Amino acid sequence: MAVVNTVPPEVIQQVAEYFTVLSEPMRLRILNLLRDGEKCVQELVEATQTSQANVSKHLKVMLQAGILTRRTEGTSAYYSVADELIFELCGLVCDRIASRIEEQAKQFRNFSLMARP
Amino acid sequence: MAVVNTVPPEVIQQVAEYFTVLSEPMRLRILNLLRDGEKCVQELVEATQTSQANVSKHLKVMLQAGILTRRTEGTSAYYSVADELIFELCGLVCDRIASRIEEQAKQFRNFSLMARP
DNA sequence: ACCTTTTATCGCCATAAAGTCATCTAAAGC
DNA sequence: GCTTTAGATGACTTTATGGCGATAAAAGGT
Repeated sequence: MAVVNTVPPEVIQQVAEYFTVLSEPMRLRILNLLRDGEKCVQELVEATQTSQANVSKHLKVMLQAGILTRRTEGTSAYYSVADELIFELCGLVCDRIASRIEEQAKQFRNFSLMARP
Repeated sequence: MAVVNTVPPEVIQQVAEYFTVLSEPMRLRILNLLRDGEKCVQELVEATQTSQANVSKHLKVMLQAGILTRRTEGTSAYYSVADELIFELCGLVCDRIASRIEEQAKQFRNFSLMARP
């Protein structure tokens, strides 16, 4: 299909919202914790050292974004990752950041202007 | 290399900041315009229908994030994409959103509860 | 029935950021 | 040198959101 240059506003908006979910450190921390399987709210609270209200809020954001799924068992709510794409995205970004830093290091190494011949 | 579960805060922070750049509709629009080569500020202002100050601000954000490069020619400033990864990321997200919507459509089609036998 | 545990939600505050307007800087042309 | 044009920047307003505390709601155990 042809990718036109005038992208509809709703498409732009939805893509932006998807990235917004991944733009908060606390949410990334939670997602990282959920990488090895589902966890309940309390476990996430203990692991993240933030308030329970805060964890619940972030979980709601990700749930509504379709990134997480929710399962209740008794009084507990277990969350797990529904959209594995986020790990791929994070991996790509991490690699890119790493490459940049390595490139930066090279810049300093190659800066031999003041070095003895 | 082993990917540990306790990710350093600075890493989390940097990844979050990268996604933050992509979480604004206006920036995505500008990036989309820059897909087919460099453009000067004035061209972007005309294409986006926003103020020149606003365009300059967003360009600065992306420049400092290492996503754009800047080249001046006379009184004009030409910007172009330095980090092609963003297109890959946007493509992946768009595909995912499209799949979800298709899946949603299927849900409605399969909901024949009220249909005649 | 009551109390505890777990989660969700509300009200509030502080902060961050997008957008606008006005101003400032720098290069080009006269 | 002055004006014009292009772009950057600072002050300001408005909005969105992260975080906290308190509270509500739901399920289990006593």
